[in-house]
Amino acid sequence: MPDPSTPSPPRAVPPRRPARGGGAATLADVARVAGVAPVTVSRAINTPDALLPETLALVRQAIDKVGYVPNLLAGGLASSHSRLVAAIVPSIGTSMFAEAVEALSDRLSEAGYEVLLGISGFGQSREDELLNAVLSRRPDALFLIGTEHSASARRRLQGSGIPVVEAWELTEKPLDLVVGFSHTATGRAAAKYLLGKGYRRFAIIAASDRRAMLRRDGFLAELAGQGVGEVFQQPTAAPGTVRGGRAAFAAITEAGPLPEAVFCTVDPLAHGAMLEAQQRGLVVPRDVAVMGFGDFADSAWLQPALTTIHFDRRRIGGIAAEVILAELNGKRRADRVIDIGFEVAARESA
Amino acid sequence: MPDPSTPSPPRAVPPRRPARGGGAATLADVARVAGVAPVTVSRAINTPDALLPETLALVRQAIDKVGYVPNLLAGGLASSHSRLVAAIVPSIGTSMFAEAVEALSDRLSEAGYEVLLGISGFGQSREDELLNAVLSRRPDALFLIGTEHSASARRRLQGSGIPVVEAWELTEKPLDLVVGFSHTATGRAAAKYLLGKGYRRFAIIAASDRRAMLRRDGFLAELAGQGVGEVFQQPTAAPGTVRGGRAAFAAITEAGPLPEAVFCTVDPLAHGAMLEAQQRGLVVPRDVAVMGFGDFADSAWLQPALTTIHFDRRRIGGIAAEVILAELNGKRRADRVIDIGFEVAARESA
DNA sequence: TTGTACGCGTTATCAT
DNA sequence: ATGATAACGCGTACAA
Repeated sequence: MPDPSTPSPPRAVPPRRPARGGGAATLADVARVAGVAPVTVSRAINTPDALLPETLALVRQAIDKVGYVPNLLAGGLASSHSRLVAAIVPSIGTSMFAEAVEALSDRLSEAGYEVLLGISGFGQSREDELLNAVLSRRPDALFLIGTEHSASARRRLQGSGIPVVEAWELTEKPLDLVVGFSHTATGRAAAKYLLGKGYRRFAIIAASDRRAMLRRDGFLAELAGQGVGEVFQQPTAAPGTVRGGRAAFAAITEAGPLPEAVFCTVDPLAHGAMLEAQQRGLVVPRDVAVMGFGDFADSAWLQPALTTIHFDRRRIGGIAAEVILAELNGKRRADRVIDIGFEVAARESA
Repeated sequence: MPDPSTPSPPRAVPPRRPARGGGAATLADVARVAGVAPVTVSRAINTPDALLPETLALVRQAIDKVGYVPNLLAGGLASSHSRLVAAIVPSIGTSMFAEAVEALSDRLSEAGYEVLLGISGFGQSREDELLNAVLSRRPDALFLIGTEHSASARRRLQGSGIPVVEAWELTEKPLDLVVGFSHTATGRAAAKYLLGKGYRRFAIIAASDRRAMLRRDGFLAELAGQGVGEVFQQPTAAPGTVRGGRAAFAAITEAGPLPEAVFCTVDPLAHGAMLEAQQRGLVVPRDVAVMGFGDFADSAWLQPALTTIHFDRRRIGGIAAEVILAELNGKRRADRVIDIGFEVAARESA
C-alpha cells in the first residue's frame, strides 16, 4: 500500500473531493470518539430506545462533535432500504401535478422518506428510460401519473417488488395501488349539469391527451343517452392552454350557429374560450355557457362565471403517501384502488 | 451458516423483500452469464469504448438476459459520486419555482443526474432539517432558492465540498454559485416605468416575504430619488394571492383618494387588485394603473391591461443545471454570480 | 483489453 | 445492552 501522504500526480481536472472517500466523518469516527463500537452508533440513530440513556448521550455528543452526517447510500446498500420514493410525472410546471407531488413529498418527508423526481414530459413519453434511471436508485416505492405504461414498463414495475401507486385515474388492471377518479364520470357529470340547466345545443373543446378524451367521451355518452346526438367537436393540442381555448372558441363561432354551452376538457381552455367570447361581445353564461375541468385556484376569482369540475390535487398526493407508508410498514390494505371522487363546482351567477 | 432453505420463523409483517439482498440481478450475475469478470460488466456500462466490440456485445446480451438494473446505491458508495442533485425549494405548488425545478431536472437528466426534491415551505423554514436529510444522500450538488440560510446551514454547505447554487436573487456573500437577478432593481424598474408614464401618486401592495420587500424597497428608493416621497403602503401576507390583492386594493380605495398607479410585488396581488378595481367600476389603466411582477404565463391573456416584470423562470433552472454540470466536470467557471436579468413587459393598451 | 484485490460506510446476524 | 463479523453491490488502482 502506497504512503497515503504521497502527493497524487497532477491532473487535468483537480477534483473537489478526493477520488476515494468523501473525507466526511463516518460511523467509525463517531464510535472512536465515543469509545463504543460502530454498531452502537448505528443503533443510537436508528433504534435509540435500545441503548442505555447514558450510552446514547455519549454517542450523541460524539456525533455533534465530529459533525457526523449519516451516509444513506451505504445504509441503503446494507439494508436494501433506500428511504426514497420516486415520483414520475409528465410535468410540474403547471400546477396540475405539482400540487400532488408537493403533498406527497410533505407527508413522506415527515416519515423520513425523500422524493426522487422524474419528469417524463407530455408527448411520446420518456417514462421508460426514466424508469430505468430511477429504479437504479432502488426506491422503496413508486408514484406514477396515469395507468398507461409500455409493456416493458409494466413488466419491470411488477417485477420490482416495491409498492407502485398509479395516480390520477382509475383502471381495471392496476399494477398495484391506484389513487384517482373516473374521468369518464367527470364528463358525464358535466353533461348532466348542463342538461339540468336546460341547454340542448353543445360544443366541446377537447385537448388531445388520453384522459381529456375520456372526459370528452363521458360527456358525449351522457348526452347521447339523453337524446342529444349532435355535438360540435373542436379538438385542440395537448396540453390545453388559454391560447388554444381562444382559437378553438373562435373556430366554433365561425363554424355555424352559437351553441348554448361549451364544455372544455381542461380549465385553461375554458379561460381562453371565455376570453374570446368576451372579445366577441358575448356574455358568459347569458349568451353562451362555458364549463371547464380542474378548478385551478385562481380561476374562481378571475372567472366567477366559470363552472368547473373540482378535484383535490393535493389529496391525491397525500393519500398516495399514506398508502405507500402503510405498505412499507407491512400493513397491506384491502382497498387497492381508491376513488377520491370529484364535484361540480357551480360558479355561474344563479 | 444455516441452511438457506430453512423456512424463516413467522413474522408479524412478512416483508415484500428479503431482509438481505434485493434478489435483483447483480454485476456478478451478469458477469457469470457473459463469462467475463464483474469489472468488465462495469466497464460495459460506464466506459463501453474501453471494451472490444465483441465483449461489449456479449455483456449487453447478458444484461438483457438477466434483466440487470445497476444499483446506484452501491455505485455511489464505491465512487462517492451519487449522480444526484438535491433541489430545496419553498414550494412547487405554484408555478413560481416549479418551472425552474423542471428545467433543472430536464437538463440534468440528460446528463445522467436525477433530482432529489426537498420542499421547505414558506414560513419559518424547514430548510435546516431538510438539508440534513438531503445531505445524507450524498448529492453531488445542491440547488437552493434564495440566499438567506441559517448560520449552521451556511457552515454545513460550505463544508460539504459540493457545488451549491443559490438561485432567484443575487448576493454579496455567495456560498458558492449564484443564478438570479436583483429584486431591488426590478422595483426600481417598475418605478421608472410608471414615472415615465407620467404618474406621480402611487400606492404599493407588498407581500411580507423578503424578496418582495426588496422589490418594494427598490420601488420606493427610485421614487424618492425622483422627488416622490409619499407612497401609500399596503402590506399583505406572503405569499401574495388574488384574494389578498382584492382586499388590499379595497383598503387602498377606502383609505383616501385613488392613486394614479399601484405597484404589486407579485402578479397574483395585481390580478386581485384589477379584479377589485373592475368591481368598483374602475377601468384599468384609465382610472388607475396596475403593475405586477412575475409574468405568470396566463396573465397576459387574462389581463391584457397588466404591465408586469418578466423574468425567465425556466432559464434559472437551466443555467443552474449548466453551471452545476460544468463544476462536476471540473470546469470551474470564473463568473460565479450570474445575473439573468429581467424586463418590463408593458401590456397596457398604448 | 481484461482481470485481481480491496475498500466504500452501513446494517443484519449471531454472540456475549 | 453491546460487540464482532460478514455481507450489501459496485468502482478504483494496479497488475497482467
